[in-house]
Amino acid sequence: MARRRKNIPGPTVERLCRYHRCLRRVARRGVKRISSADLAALAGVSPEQVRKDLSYFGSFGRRGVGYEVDDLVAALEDILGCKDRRVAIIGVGNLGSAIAGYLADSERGFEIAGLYDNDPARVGHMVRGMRIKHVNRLAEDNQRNKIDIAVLCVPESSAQQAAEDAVSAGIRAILNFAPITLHLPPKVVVRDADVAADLEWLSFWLSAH
Amino acid sequence: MARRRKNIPGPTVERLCRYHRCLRRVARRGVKRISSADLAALAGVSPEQVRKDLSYFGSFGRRGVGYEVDDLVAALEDILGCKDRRVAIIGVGNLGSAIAGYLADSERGFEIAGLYDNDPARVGHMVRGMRIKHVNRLAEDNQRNKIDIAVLCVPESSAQQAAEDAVSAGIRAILNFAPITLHLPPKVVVRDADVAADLEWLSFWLSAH
DNA sequence: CTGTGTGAATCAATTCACAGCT
DNA sequence: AGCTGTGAATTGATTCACACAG
Repeated sequence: MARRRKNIPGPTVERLCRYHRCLRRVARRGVKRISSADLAALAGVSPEQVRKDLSYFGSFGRRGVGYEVDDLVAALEDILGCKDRRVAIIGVGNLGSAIAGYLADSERGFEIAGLYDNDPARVGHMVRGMRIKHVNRLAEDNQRNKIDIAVLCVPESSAQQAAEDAVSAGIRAILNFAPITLHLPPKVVVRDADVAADLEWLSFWLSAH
Repeated sequence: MARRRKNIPGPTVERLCRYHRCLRRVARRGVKRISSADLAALAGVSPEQVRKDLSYFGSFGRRGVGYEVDDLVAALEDILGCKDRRVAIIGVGNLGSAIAGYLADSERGFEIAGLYDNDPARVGHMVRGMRIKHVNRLAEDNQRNKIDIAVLCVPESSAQQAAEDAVSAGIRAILNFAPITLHLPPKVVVRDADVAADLEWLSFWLSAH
């Protein structure tokens, strides 16, 4: 099982995250087994799509029966590699604090590795039981206790600099909330989460009726 | 020009938002003209891709010359239909406040139509100069002064309910920050912005080296 | 007889290659 | 000569249809 990583379609990865979310939800409701058709309905895709997406990585169900929910959740966490990932928040304003709170509660396998800011007025303050540290501590902290992902919650004007700081601290994955396209070495993987872009996307489909 | 809306690839729409962002940025730096190659480099795609994406909607450049930055920004705003859209924030905790602030500053064509919450402890409080109103005012406010998009910043447990409230108030586009797949009539367009899903996506590409 | 897993067929998106303005 | 715009070719993703296991 869990064959792995060769020409996986991008859209497949997006959907795997969604299946994971839906499955965790039904698992909490006590559901033990699920068919591709039911999972597909929850996720808003076709049943063939669910089966094809999973088939890139192995076979996780039983023919004529369906999938064991707990097993499939575990399989997806293995595929996505999202178990016990350590996440640093860079920029602890409203947005950074919100995300810290969100992750602390979410039980989705992410641990907060630290909160960082470069504003001396913020450094030393406590947010959700953690002390905000200066960004220049990133490299040292990463060396001592691996940081997997940096979440950039800084203003546009300091985003490129903060991203470069994260990269030179040895961090290789960035979730970027700033409305800017980061230019970084190709070994670094970046995902953009620009709210205004999301609103533009919605505007387009609104206009298209 | 601006041919419009027939079988536009989904990924094209994503990229148009990105081009818009890059162009606004260079426009602020005073750049007047740009080639598809330069815009492509900024956006991190190929030049042919830029030209093909634009060609679905018309022709906006001059052969042998390039694009007038201001004209192309205007064309994209027309295509995306994102000018003067009115956005309501539903759920005004840390995240909702952060987004309100973000939009108020962003100059990207979005106006805050109102801040709504169903927690009586929050209703009446001021955030960035606006009074938080109760969610049951949505329908009335929408009727008086059109709300185009609702941004859902409520906890998972109330997200489906809040989305239904927005829809019955007549809102047809939702940006959903709650980690849940909303089930709504097909006329409503939903975009998910689940942070944990973004982190899972990054985890996957990290594992894939 | 139900529901998975998967090659084959179809449909969609990207890249190529070049014609056509400036 | 330089750069856009766009059909044609190619590559990628989804859907179909059916073999196979319980």
